[in-house]
Amino acid sequence: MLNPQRSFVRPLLAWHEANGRHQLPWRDPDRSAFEILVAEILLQRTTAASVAGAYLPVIARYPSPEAVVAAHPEAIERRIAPLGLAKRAEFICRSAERLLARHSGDVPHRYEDLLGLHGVGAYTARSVLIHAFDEDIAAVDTNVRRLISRFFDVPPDSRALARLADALAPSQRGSEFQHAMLDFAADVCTASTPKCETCRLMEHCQSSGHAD
DNA sequence: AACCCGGGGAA
DNA sequence: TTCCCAGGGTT
Repeated sequence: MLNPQRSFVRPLLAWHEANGRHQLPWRDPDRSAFEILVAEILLQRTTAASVAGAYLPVIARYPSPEAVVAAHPEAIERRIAPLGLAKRAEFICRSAERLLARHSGDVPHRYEDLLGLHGVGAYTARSVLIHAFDEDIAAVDTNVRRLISRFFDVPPDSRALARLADALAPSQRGSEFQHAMLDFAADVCTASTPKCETCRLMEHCQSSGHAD
């Protein structure tokens, strides 16, 4: 097969530049690491469109671990109630407490430290490293899993898929690449009835019937 | 490894 | 009504 940078990464980034969801509030480059962490927790199993409606009021009220700890947990739960999975309010509270107790109130840069936060698993930890700390790695969620599994014809749950995703992340553009995969999978390479007819990656997609 | 959480939008 | 969503915790 052709060089994945040429057949996959570059076309994907080009698509994203024109069609990406650049206006999503947690993608604002001025967001703090804590604000990004909160966004990633709220985005777990929850559509971006849904989170977009609740995010700004939440971080306006709770922009820091100090603000979260000072708040009533029920108040946070009320604000995120429309998103479902209400336990995430408690996750945010416990994570804020741990940031203050063990990390001077800062979001840690170490993967293992991030995993120590309640409600933060492999995906969320990687997302924080990518979007807050500019690491050129990938975070495999349901979208990325589906996209890479289809394009490269690799088993969805394989360990190889995660390593392949990391290897694809372009230097200095990890965050942009991650967003590109998420947006493309949400808009074109969808779970049901993907838009293969107009897909800009079709030429080399291993599931398209057009691939080499 | 299986199971649970959950509201909301789209098909 | 069913399917799906920037997963993770618990058992």
